[in-house]
Amino acid sequence: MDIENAKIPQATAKRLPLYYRFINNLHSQGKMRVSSKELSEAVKVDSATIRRDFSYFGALGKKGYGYNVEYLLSFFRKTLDQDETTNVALIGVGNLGTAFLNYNFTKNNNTKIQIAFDASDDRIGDTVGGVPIKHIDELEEYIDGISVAILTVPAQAAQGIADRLVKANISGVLNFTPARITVPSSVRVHHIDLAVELQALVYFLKHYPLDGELEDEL
Amino acid sequence: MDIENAKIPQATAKRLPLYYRFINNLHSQGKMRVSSKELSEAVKVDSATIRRDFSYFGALGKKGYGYNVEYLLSFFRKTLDQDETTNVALIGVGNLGTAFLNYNFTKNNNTKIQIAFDASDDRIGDTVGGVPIKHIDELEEYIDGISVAILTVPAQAAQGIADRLVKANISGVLNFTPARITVPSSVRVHHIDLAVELQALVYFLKHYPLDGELEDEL
DNA sequence: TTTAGATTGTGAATGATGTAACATTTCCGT
DNA sequence: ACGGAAATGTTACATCATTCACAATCTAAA
Repeated sequence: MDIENAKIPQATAKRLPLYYRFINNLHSQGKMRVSSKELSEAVKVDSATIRRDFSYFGALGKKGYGYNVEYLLSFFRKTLDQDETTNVALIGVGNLGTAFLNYNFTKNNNTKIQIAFDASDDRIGDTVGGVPIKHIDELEEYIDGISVAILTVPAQAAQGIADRLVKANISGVLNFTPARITVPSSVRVHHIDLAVELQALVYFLKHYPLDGELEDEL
Repeated sequence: MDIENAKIPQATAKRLPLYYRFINNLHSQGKMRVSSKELSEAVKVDSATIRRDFSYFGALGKKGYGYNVEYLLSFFRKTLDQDETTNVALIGVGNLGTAFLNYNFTKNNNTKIQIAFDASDDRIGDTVGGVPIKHIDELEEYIDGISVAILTVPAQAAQGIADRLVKANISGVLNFTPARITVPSSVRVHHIDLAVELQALVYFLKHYPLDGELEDEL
């Protein structure tokens, strides 16, 4: 919330978690220093872009030397609020939901899936990836202290559940359903539409020159 | 490949599948006409942006009237090469891979997952969502006629499999692993990194004003 | 047929992002 | 201690994308 961070471009903010993970890798490999050029090859982002991104946070590197891995790491840890974890709920324990629960989010991350909900009676009471599953009817009872929801339910259910999440004071939603949900402007929604991603890739392949293009961020 | 399509901005191209799906919805609801304003509310994209996007394809609408749903639909069907399906392979039938296989991609889409591969012996020979599963060792035998691969394998395996896919003449890869794979510039790669998406959402929540912002595309 | 109302398509303004290029500074071997 | 090599931080530019605002045009109803 400080003034400095308020000015960081969204495109940069989206790359921060990526940088963080690779810096973390370097650190566990015992590497002491890294240049923007090396980092560029690893994360597939132009080195000038990396330097620009880092510069929003001040002078993190040293000219002629590069960046100190340890320092970068501790800086990113602090900046990405690594220590203060955000509590997440997952709604819809289907295939996609299960994938998320099994994904090891606690490692190197500032987020933790605390609880999951599902409509099918079979799964209630189980834990998947260490996360307990409750019935969706009990959403309001258990959602206290949760600020972000991952929505992996069938498309028809999306808006209804979104409404309940809003009432329960959620701050952000990661929406994996094809439905575009409507929420108050105080709630942030990111849409990730798997079918659209695949179709867009196919469209690019058919209509854009294949050669000399760098691969894209999503 | 025609000259007209070559000039369409990438940002627009990414929205086309989204438009297509919603126009399809309208059509099955029996709606005859639609304005950019209505469409805007449904897909959460500014109405001027929608009009601009459509205008790259010529004058699809009529002033004072809006767009004819039937006409729009047939136009998008043609433009997105709805009739000529792209064959897709899925590598890695874990939770995330299974989610993809069960997702109904044949409905309203120009893509079809023809075959899946996995390293675990248990699943070989099964079909999931109508898609047969082969062993990853047999990749090269079965990949003929496949132009796109969905990569849902563990991160360590990603680069090795990418190399094999490139040798097998793949055109595009949808990479769901955290690894950033290296491929020749003739191959298009889109990265979708679930952990990064979640972290980025959390970062935005903590550092950007909550109110008055429109929700984001991913 | 005329008119009021609606909505497109687009020129122009604005904003956001990416990248080339280089002066500046630091490192490090001799 | 010095000079060359290296790599940052940033200025300037180029590109891409979004949005405003409105003339042009159409519909539909009286």
